[in-house]
Formats: sequence, structure tokens, C-alpha cells
Amino acid sequence: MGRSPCCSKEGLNRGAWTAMEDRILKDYIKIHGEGQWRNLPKRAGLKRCGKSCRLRWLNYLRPDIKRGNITRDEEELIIRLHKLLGNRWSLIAGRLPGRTDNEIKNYWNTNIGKKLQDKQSRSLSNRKPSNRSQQKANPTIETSARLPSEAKLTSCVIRTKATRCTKVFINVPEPQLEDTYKPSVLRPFPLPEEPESSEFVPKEDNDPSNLMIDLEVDENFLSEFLNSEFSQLQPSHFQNKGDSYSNSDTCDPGQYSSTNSDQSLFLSNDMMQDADFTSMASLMESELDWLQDQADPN
DNA sequence: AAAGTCCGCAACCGCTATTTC
DNA sequence: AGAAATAGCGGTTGCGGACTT
Repeated sequence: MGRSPCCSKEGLNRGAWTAMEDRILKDYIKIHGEGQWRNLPKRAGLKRCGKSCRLRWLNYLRPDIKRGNITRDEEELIIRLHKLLGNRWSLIAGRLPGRTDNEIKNYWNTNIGKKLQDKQSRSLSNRKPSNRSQQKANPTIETSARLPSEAKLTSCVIRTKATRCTKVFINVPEPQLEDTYKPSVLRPFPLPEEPESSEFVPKEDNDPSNLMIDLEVDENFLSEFLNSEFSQLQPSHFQNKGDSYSNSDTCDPGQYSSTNSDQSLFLSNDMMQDADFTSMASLMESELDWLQDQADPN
């Protein structure tokens, strides 16, 4: 399906915005509101493409943008949310009022990701001589955009292209009849400050017992999930597409796919003591409770 | 003081999902 | 039904300031 470019690039300004342009855009949106980005530049008299205007507004000019350094609390929240959501920066930003996805993404790439990587490499070198394959096997290394593609395969949440999340993949655990859910298992990968020898022992990703269920999630499910009372969500939000372990849309869990169809929020085997919806909801509810507490202790 | 390097951030790019016609 | 338009997302780039040599 051919698409015309969002704007004709001829005669348009590029690069940093001037104070004048900012003012024009701000004033225009104050009067006419957001939206209609394609037509906005022409109407406002800006020599910018609509996309650029939208980005400038969302990431910089919006009145509710919080400026200033990311606090320690915010950083911790970002780390937690990133463990839960992967590189879904807009979802993470949604839990941090006043922060933009771009800001969080940049912060992650320049600060947190680097810290985690340093910690990781230090702990690896303390244990054994550095070994690429060992580093690759450790899921706590979340790679930044600038890392080579090989390194990206180490991540537990793989999204090679910008897509909206419409599916949830769950590893079905082996039957553990007596096990009941323990909140601690919700954090499948040790936090940076947690010792590696916690009770969590990652399973081999290519363990064939890790069946995957491709759950089709209805519209905006994840946002709903994050913003709603979990008790109000119904199992009907999911439609089991069946055994997708061998589904061509998915991939061998040990060789995370880099195809377009990979839109998974990956919940590891150890996050799930039970594969049914109730357990999944309670798992996420518990984690979100914790996050809520951090964001708003009252 | 000048040149080179590093790093953070804003902006851009290419893509998909959704909506509209 | 399907093409086009629009909105939104995450990855990547490049500018400019800070720092080092």
C-alpha cells in the first residue's frame, strides 16, 4: 500500500526549533487545540511538517511537561516498569506524570541501561572470565539502541520494530500443583541490587516445557490493564489462539524472532505459577500495586 | 588556546495500527 | 473492501556543549 509522505520536505525547516516557532505552535494549539497535525503547519504558518510539530508539542511544549532531572524514585520506577513492559516507553511514560516517552528512552539509554550493563559486566567478571556466550545467556542485560544486533538477542523482551502491543505470550509452567503464587516470583530477573543467587533460577529459554500461548488481546488491553482495577477485567479479554509454540508467527523461545509479527509482551515461565488469566492478573496486579505505592505512598 | 573526543538530548526516520472515506 | 490519511511508537542520528589531551 503506497503512502504519500506526511509532508513535502521542500522548503521546510529542519533541526532545532526556534523560540519563534515554539511560540507560534503554542499559540496555535492554545486556540485550536491538538490534532490535525498534517494541516497544522500550514494553518499556523509554520515551515515544519506536521509530524515535527506534533513531536515538538508532545515532547517539549506541552504545559504539563515536567522539566528537570529524573529523581531516584522515578528511576527506580522506570527500572521496575521496564522489567514489566520492556521498551514500551510510552506505556512507561504514562506511569510517570509529566515525563515523555522520548525523555525516558533517552534517560534509559544514557543512564540506566549503561548502569545495568556496567553492573552486569562487573558481576560477570567477578564470577568467571568474561565469556560472550555467558553474557548472552543472562537476561538482565537490557540493550540500548546503539548496541549491536547480536546483543539485542540477549533481551527478554524483543521488539525489533515499532509496533503496538496486541499480543501477550506466556510461558506455560510445568504443573506445580502445590505452588501458590508468591509475589517474589513476579520479578523474574534479579534487580540490579539483588544478589544473583536469589531463589529465582532462570529456566533455559529453549526448554521445550516452556510452551507459549499466544493470547490475542483486545484493543488497548495493556493500557487498560495498567490503568484499571484488575478485578474488573474478564478472561474474555483474551482469546486463546491455541498452541503457538510452533506457530509461524512466533519463534522458538530460545531464538527470539526478529520478524515484524513479534509483538509480544514476554512473561517468563517464572512469572507464572499458573497459566490461567486469574493468576496472570494477580501477578500483574501485585506488581502494579507495588508500583503504585512507589508513585503515591498515600 | 586549539583540536579532538565524548555524551546527552532533541529531532528525525521508518514502521504499524487505527480511522476515515 | 480497500486505499489513503492520520496518529503514535521505538530506533537512530546528529548537533552542540562539556570535557580531555
